[in-house]
Amino acid sequence: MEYSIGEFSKLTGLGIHTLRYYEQEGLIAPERNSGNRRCYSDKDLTWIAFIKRLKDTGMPIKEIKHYAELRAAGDPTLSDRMEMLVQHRQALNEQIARLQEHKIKLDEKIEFYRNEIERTKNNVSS
Amino acid sequence: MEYSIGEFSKLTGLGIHTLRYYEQEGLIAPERNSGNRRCYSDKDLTWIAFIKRLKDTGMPIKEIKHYAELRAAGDPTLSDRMEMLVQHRQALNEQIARLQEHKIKLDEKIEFYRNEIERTKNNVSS
DNA sequence: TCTTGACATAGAGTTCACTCTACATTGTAT
DNA sequence: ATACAATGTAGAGTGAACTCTATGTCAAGA
Repeated sequence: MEYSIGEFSKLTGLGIHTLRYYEQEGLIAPERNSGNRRCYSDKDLTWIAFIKRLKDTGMPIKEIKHYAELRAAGDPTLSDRMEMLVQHRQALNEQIARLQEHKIKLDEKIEFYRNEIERTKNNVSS
Repeated sequence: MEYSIGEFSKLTGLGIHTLRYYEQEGLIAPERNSGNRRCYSDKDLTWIAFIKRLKDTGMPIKEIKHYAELRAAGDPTLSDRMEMLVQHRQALNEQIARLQEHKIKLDEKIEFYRNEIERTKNNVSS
């Protein structure tokens, strides 16, 4: 299947402007039809899904662009790309660990508030 | 203990400019000494640590500012603050869940690359 | 034929969170 | 007393990632 930018925007949840911006930044390179309109494919769909994953895990656009360039260069860059992903996984693991630490502290803080609120209630009624 | 902005900057790891910016944005309100210099306390130190936690877990400055205002208003806002933190914990839990999902997919992708690289090696030698 | 709506490009504008510059003032060591 | 390092304010600049505006093209329906 092929999609116009409007259809593709709905499928991906990314705005039309954002899709053009991503193209300009070298993240994606859709085909063009006779009238110079963008023609997104199902491959583009899975590729955008992966881009979103990289973005959501904190990879900057510049780095995704680099990955996209390697990808466009085909098989000879397979191990470079894997290397990038292994590095990124490392960062992701650290990020998750940090957030879990923060979660514990936040739970403690909430527990502290619960006690404080109980305490102030008692003060009011005494 | 009390600290000048320079000392406080080193203790917190935040730049002097950033500290002044945080003050301007209403996140923190250090005392001033005779000569109008900022005078940070140990309380400010634990408060900044908490601000960093909120920031690292994705809370925007505006929202932290709101929390800071409630905090400055004292005990009557205890439950409002707790409510904010409970909400934020919810968001944090979702964030962690998303990242763990992403991590699984990334692991799969890396595994896929490992196989692809193996395959292309074989092609070369055949 | 005419109008409308989706699409095209180029470039400007926005928001966030800093980060830096210019210039004035103050505290401290010699 | 003087030099100089740290601090003060006000405001400009930065980089990331969009987001929007202006203007133009083109295919399809009334």
